[in-house]
Amino acid sequence: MKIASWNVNSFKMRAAHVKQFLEIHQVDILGLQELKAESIDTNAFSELGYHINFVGQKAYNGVALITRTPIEILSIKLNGDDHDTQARFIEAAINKTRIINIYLPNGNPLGTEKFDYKLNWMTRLIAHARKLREQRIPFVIMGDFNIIPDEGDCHNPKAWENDALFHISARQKFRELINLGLYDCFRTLHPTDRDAFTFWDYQAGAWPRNHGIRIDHILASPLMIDRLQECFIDRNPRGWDQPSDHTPIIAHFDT
DNA sequence: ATGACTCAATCGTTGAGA
Repeated sequence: MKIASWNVNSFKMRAAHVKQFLEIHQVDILGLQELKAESIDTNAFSELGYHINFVGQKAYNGVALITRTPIEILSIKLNGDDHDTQARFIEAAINKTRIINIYLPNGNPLGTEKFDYKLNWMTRLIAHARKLREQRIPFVIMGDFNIIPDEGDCHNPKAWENDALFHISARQKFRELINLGLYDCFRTLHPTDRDAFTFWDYQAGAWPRNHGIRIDHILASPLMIDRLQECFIDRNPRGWDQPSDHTPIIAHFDT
């Protein structure tokens, strides 16, 4: 089973890139983030044999699961706050595995309700993951986590010190999630790789200078990490014409 | 330099992203 995650920064603007990506990699499941649309064309990739499930929102957020086979969507919202209307979560069951695709809040600037929302959202995600762990359900959480886990996951750690993506309290929350017994697929297979990024700012020549950050992740429960064959970041789409500022991460699991 | 790009909503400009 091949899984990929990609923040496309507008589905409409990037539909052709997504199609190209599906043709190249033939993944079984592709999680998209930042659709930036209330609704999208669910037949966009039907010629390639893919189905689309999504949760949308006008102008902001939005996540989708694109799959070769029809899947059962279990939830389109993260438990723990009935007043939260932001489209950032979609969960599906495939065989006996749970697939979760998230767009975790950015949280900038620090010291605002936006950062509180991020931390609270992470607390809710941890609670949900804990429940799945207790139930011994194998699962994968992929998506744009908006978290730089460690110093080696950005070009210049100093520059990110006071940013919501690298702030110590957000990174603590991320470790709390990992410490439930989850594994960062990329780091598990590439423990010492540096300059392995998934996002480069559009500005200031960040891409040609490789001034990026690693914020898109695929986390696996123990039963899933045992099946992990490979995990890599495909840098190519970031170099395509009019690209997203993120590039996809791909994980390949046995069976 | 609270900049630089890009996108959505909307047609000049603002908010958000990270």
